[in-house]
Amino acid sequence: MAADLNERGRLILEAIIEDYIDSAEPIGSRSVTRRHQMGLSPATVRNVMADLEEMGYLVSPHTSAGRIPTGKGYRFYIDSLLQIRQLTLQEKMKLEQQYRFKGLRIEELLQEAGKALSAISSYTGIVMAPRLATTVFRHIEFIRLSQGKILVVFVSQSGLVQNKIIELEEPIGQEELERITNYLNHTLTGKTIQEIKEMILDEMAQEKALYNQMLKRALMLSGEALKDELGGQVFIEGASNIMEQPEFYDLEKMKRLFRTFEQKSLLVDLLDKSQKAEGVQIFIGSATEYTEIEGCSLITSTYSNRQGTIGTLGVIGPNRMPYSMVIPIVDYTAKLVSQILAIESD
Amino acid sequence: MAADLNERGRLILEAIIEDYIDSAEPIGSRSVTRRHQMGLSPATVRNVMADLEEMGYLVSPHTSAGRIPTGKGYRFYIDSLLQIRQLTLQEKMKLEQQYRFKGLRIEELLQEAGKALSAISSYTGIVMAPRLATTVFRHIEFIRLSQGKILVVFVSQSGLVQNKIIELEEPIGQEELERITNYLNHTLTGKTIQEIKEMILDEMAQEKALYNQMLKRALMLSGEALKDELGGQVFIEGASNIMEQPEFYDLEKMKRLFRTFEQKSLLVDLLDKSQKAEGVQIFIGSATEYTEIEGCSLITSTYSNRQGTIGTLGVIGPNRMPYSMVIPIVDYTAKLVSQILAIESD
DNA sequence: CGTTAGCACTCAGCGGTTTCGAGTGCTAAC
DNA sequence: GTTAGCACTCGAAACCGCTGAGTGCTAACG
Repeated sequence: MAADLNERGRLILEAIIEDYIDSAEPIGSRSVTRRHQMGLSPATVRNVMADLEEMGYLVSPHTSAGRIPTGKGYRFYIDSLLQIRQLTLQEKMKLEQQYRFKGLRIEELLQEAGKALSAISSYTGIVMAPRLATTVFRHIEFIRLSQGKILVVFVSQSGLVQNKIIELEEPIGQEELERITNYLNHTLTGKTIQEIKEMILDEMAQEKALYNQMLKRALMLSGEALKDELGGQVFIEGASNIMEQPEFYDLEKMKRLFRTFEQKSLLVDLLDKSQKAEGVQIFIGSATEYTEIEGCSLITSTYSNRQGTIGTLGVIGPNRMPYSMVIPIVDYTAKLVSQILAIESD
Repeated sequence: MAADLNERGRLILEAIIEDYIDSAEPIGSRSVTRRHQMGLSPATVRNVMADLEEMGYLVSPHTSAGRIPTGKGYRFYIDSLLQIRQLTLQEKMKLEQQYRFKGLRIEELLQEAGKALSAISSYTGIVMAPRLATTVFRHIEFIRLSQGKILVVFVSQSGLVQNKIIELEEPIGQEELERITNYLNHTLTGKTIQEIKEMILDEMAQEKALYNQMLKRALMLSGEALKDELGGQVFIEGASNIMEQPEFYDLEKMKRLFRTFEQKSLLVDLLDKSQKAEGVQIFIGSATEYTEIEGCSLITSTYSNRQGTIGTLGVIGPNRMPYSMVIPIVDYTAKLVSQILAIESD
């Protein structure tokens, strides 16, 4: 793909995209030569631009306007042209300050991270909390709410608290519940949820469960408690920031975007995908791919604790984003969060 | 206030407000006579309208347009003119269906309520979760995260789970923590948080705490755990619904509103106020009062459990709302939620 | 042969003018 | 007290022509 683009073509494409990123207006051949003196006449640039359009990197909104980058254009820019800036010490400090409160719960920490992302990028911050399945067991508590209704509170090694209500067919006594609680807390500590699920299936299959009433109940309860995936909670912070962007003066686009924010399912999908890869990922919502967020890009990175990657965070904004700036912000935030999580789970 | 308004004036005011509610356009004298044949000529209506404007119930956006209601106009309409519709069986069922899932945690229940409100009113649903201080103690659990860092999980009678991290100066052993947990769970069950806070202060003042190390620690821990008010969590659902309303085609207004949604503090204030009163409350955001939500109204009602009022929920939409429709929706939703909470805390 | 100057053409956006119509207030007659 | 009539106001929409940024094409240039 890059082969059919010579040095000059790249230079001009880069110039156009960068100019467009900070003007939000279609870029014409003259303004390219004016702002970046590259010893070429507008006419020459024009020819190159026509080629770039042919190749799909640019489009013109109408005949007598300049050109703007396509999704493919941004993609190429990001993959091959972009020079990523280092954050200044000041910026780093600003990001760090956000977390200097003591005793943040993990949800609060993540929410703060979202706010920091949105405040510093001036786009929208987005953070996906760890899924239950990726966490390590620390503590479980069963609290009887009523006949046959039990509140389970589950705490992971990293301090993530999740709770859920389970319903029983046959009632269960207070003492038995306590015995089960103790049993589970002793047996399961330190195991991952994945391991525990497998263990439960194993034990269930074995004979001894048939004869040990308590064990049977314990397996049943813990199985029930861990059954439905609770995770994938998404925090979106600073959505209104995005309303400042000129591309969203179009009400229809904005409505669609906000609906997507509310629904969250598309975002969860994207964040899940990005979680599978290492490092900073960039999705570009074009008219063909991810139409719901057409015109938007999503820059994400993963954060982790001692056990490995547990979640994803990032920034969502218009395609026309200062990537060289936002990418390191996302990257650094992810690292900060990971670092804090590592310390906290001492 | 009503005294200076005769029967005819009221009739015309009502007609104008209702027409405006479903057209969103300034209402002129002719259209009043056309739609509501009341045996009056436009000229007469014009005179009355001039009077209504004088009295502050109406304004005209400019000389040659019709008139629209002011905040005062809506206020009077709601207080004196409005006929509240009964919900149809169908509507009631639709509202009820939303909660027929089993085993909802209280947060989920409230969130569902918000969604129901927004879906059925087609405005924005808003729900404030119970504050810690209004709940009744059921269970507390301390989990050591690290040296000097303890996760407290607190469960209220109604199944509300809140957790927070507290930091200790001097480390505390696992056994002592367990003893404290048992002690607190035995002593505090059934008391309101308010009572507990007072109790702690009392005991602290008394001498015996000085000599009983465990008791001292227990008081300190529980005091710390209940210290900062965690509550006032607000769920906002269907914010994007409001973008459909013609009054928010004005981008600036919309931005302001969404910022208010994000900040939440104003909403918490309003909801708190409304929680002090009984029944359905209506706030009208006019240019003078509550400027941040200028042009918006907030319809709220309170929900309760066995112990009494614990929270507030409602709908936020443009002033120009079909109140006769939305009020019973809010009312019924609040009742449904209270009912479910009463059943759940059996 | 790539580059550039020149030129005719396109078209969105802007500002000004006009027209239209809904609505008003006032006055005089019923 | 009510109504018909009338002159007036003013926003919205339609229309118009201009401007200027931008284009593609062609022919000349080094």
